[in-house]
Amino acid sequence: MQLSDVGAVTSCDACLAYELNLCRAIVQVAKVSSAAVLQPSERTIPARRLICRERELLEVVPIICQGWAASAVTLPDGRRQILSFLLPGDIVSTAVIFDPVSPCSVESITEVHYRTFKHTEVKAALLKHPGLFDRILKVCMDEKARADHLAVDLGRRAADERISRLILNLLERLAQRGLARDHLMDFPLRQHHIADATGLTVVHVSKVLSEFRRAGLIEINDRSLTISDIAGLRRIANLA
Amino acid sequence: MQLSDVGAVTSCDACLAYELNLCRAIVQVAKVSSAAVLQPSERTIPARRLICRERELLEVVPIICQGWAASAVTLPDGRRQILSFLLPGDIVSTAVIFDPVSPCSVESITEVHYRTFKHTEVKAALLKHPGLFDRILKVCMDEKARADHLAVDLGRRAADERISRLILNLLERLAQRGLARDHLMDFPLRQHHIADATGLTVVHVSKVLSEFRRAGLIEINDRSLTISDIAGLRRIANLA
DNA sequence: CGTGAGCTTGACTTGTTTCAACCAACGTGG
DNA sequence: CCACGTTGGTTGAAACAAGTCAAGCTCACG
Repeated sequence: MQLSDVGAVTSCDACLAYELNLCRAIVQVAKVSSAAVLQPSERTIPARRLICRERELLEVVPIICQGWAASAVTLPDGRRQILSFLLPGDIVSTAVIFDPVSPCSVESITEVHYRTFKHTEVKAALLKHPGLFDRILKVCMDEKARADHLAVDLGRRAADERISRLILNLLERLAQRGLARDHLMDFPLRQHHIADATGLTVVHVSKVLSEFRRAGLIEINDRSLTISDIAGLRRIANLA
Repeated sequence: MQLSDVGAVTSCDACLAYELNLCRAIVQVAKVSSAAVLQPSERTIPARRLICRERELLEVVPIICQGWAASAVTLPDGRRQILSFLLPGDIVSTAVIFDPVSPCSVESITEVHYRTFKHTEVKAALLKHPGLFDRILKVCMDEKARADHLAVDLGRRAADERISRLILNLLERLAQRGLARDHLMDFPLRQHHIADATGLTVVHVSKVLSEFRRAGLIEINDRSLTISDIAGLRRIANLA
């Protein structure tokens, strides 16, 4: 195997930076496999485009390398629920590796740079390296735990609690990837994203955010967000 | 391996009846392993008792054989969200196999008969029979899909929609296990269970259920529920 | 320069919660 | 056997959080 092949795969810096992620595991497979087994293809997509549609048949597993995306479910009458924001290093859904029909749509928020791996190839590679099953299971269970937390938030928390938790959660995930420092982070979300993620309306999100700003908790300028009073925000979020 | 060992494991009829379930997979392991590898222990617990506490360290994986249970998260101020109702054949959470700290509490609703498998033993058995990894992954991804649906329901659906979907969902799961016929099912849930599962208050649940009854959609007597107008209920549920 | 996407704000409506009272069924102990 | 507390369910009135509707603003973009 040539070094260039490893290079092609590992150039995904943000992916690699996030240790826990499956991406790293797949990169490892690529290292030990023959290059022919796992050929990622790279793609770039502008903001506000569909990466995949609900119920679409994917013969490919997408992994985000740069930019933000959202996975969401849309009901027939137009109501939408965002299930997760995908940050660099995130696999769109581990489920896609084993079931080619996508359970939800995925949409870019910023310009997104992502790679796709044919899932037949990923599966084959995993069979050759069964130690990776553990890792996928771990990622899958993390996804489950996150989904459960979302359910608790949506079922039992008030609007200000939900929004503050979303912000703090994003900060934490970005920090894990080395993409946020102190209390400053990129924040490309439109208010309608926040609304769809928290089960609220855009209007109400606007009101709550204004309230936060007025209370000196956060500042939002130019698509980035600063938390000015993290203790206050955590208090509102009821964080353990 | 003696037949009696198989007998001991497979006596869990309800488990076995539910094909998709991990329980069956584990039973298969038990069949091919030496009996010493996988010794289930059986327990019975009365209604309204804790099977396990949140954050508790479990050295054991519980699987429901008879009766209903609920897994839930409780916030410090007392708010509760039920994440799933556990029916016969359900494993409490696949996550417990790999991470001994329970992510949520589990509480019996009726009297519950369950088995516990030491998770070190389950893990060892799985390593011997790697074909089962696929199965666990499948169960784990099912759990994820169910959690996502819950999030959509809680985030974007109104009270009557949530409650009707819960009822129809339970009917379907019971039917898969051969525990419901026509539109009649056991229904041991108290209204506070429904409230905690749908993110509503007990009072509101009572009002919605009364409305359903008045509209001739359902009847509840003596801890069992009949759906009198399934088309009407599905219409309210906005089922695809 | 017009158009559309995104945000803000205010007035009003609605779904759900809160509070409270009350009833029925049930088990328990005197 | 009755008195009693507990658990579960119902109903109505009032309060409140969030939704809806609508107008107006900024800004980026073709």
